[in-house]
Amino acid sequence: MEPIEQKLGAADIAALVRREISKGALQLHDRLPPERVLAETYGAARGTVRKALMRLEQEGYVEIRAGSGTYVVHESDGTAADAIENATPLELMDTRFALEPHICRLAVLHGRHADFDRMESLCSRMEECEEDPMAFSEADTEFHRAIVDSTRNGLLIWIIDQIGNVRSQDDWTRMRHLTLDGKTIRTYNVQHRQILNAIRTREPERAANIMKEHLETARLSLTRASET
Amino acid sequence: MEPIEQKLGAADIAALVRREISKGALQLHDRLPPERVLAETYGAARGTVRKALMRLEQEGYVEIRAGSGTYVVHESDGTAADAIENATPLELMDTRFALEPHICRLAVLHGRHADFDRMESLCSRMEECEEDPMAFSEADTEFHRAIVDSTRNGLLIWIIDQIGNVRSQDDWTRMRHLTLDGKTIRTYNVQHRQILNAIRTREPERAANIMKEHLETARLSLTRASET
DNA sequence: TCGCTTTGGTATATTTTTGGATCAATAACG
DNA sequence: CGTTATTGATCCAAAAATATACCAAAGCGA
Repeated sequence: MEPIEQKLGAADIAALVRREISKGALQLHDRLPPERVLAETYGAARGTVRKALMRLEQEGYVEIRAGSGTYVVHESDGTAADAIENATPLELMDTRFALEPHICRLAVLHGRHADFDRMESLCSRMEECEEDPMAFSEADTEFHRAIVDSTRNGLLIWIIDQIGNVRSQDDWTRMRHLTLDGKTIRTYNVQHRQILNAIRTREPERAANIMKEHLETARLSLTRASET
Repeated sequence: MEPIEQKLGAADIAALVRREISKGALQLHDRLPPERVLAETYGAARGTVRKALMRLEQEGYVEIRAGSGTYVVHESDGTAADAIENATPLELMDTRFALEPHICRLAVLHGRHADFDRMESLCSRMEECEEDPMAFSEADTEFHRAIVDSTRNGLLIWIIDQIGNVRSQDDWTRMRHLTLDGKTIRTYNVQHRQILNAIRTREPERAANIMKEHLETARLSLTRASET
């Protein structure tokens, strides 16, 4: 990255501050340190900092108010929406591939009967939807959410929730429905049942492995669809 | 770490309180401390606190009632900050446990030489920090970020980044440093080297397994610390 | 009900902080 | 060499923060 940092120019400082904002370290409405302080922390003269800030103001990142300070005027793109909506289908897939198998293990550890019953009823609903990709897709999202809910892990729930929200909208769905014929749905349903059973019988590794298999199936039909 | 802010202005105080509300520390219908108390706790004059509160009232966060007090009028939203900052250390740990082993596999697939060189230099930096938990912790966070960066998966990068940001602040760090003696750090460093080697030699499963082991070690010292 | 306390509301004079602007000296680069 | 960027210094005016005092509404207990 920056093994050697000698002199920071206006452009460098602008980049650093911009990054702080994007990262979320400086959030909306936050006031930046005074120019004189920034100058010292970055080891530059005040005039240089000033140029950097004026540039950021033109870019719409900050607002400079005389006598008051410099304020962040930019929804940090550290917001979930941004990171997730810009993700490609394959990136989403890889993320689910990372998360969901382990979520199955945690579901085995923390899940309760009520959770399993909810999954059960969702399985049934999905099995009634073999000819209705739209309804199936909805129930499918909810099934995966039910699994993560049973982990009682707020952070994981939130992440899966966000991913699910994206999955449910835009042209994504269009591509998805292309791959959802009756046969594929039946395959999914079998896998869902297997996952539920493995969780119910408290077999963490088996549940995780079937989930991997399930996601692998989904990934395959995804790549197959994108080749079309 | 971050730009130090000594003097708190009205905007700063507003931001702090706003964050307390978003985080859930101040819940709906809670009454804030009296202006005079807030003034003292934030080390500011009452007039300053007052401006901050009036601003928050305009933004719809609080309601000021003369003679009575200032009350929260705002449901904490489901933003990222919310989900992550409220996460317990163990929830964070489980999430990392889900993500990072698979991230190692992806790093094997997508990583390039430059990525590995960066990890290498971070390993060296960590090995120089065996007596400085603070510096080690920083480099450690950056090492894990370097791994996820090498996957080129924007979504995963974002998630790990967010988790890392939380890890780096508040009382979390305090607890963490309790467990970071020289011996623990040396153990981590060995594991880091092994992970890097496995990624370099393109052995996805080995990398993932060592990462699991690494996280298991971290989880153990975490639970050991929380029992104290 | 009465009266005291607590709480916010207002006003004002003063000091401090902050950005705005300018200029001569210096450094880096083609 | 000239161009450009950076520096460090100085002064200015707007904005904010402080300190103080007093007022009014709400709460609470006797």
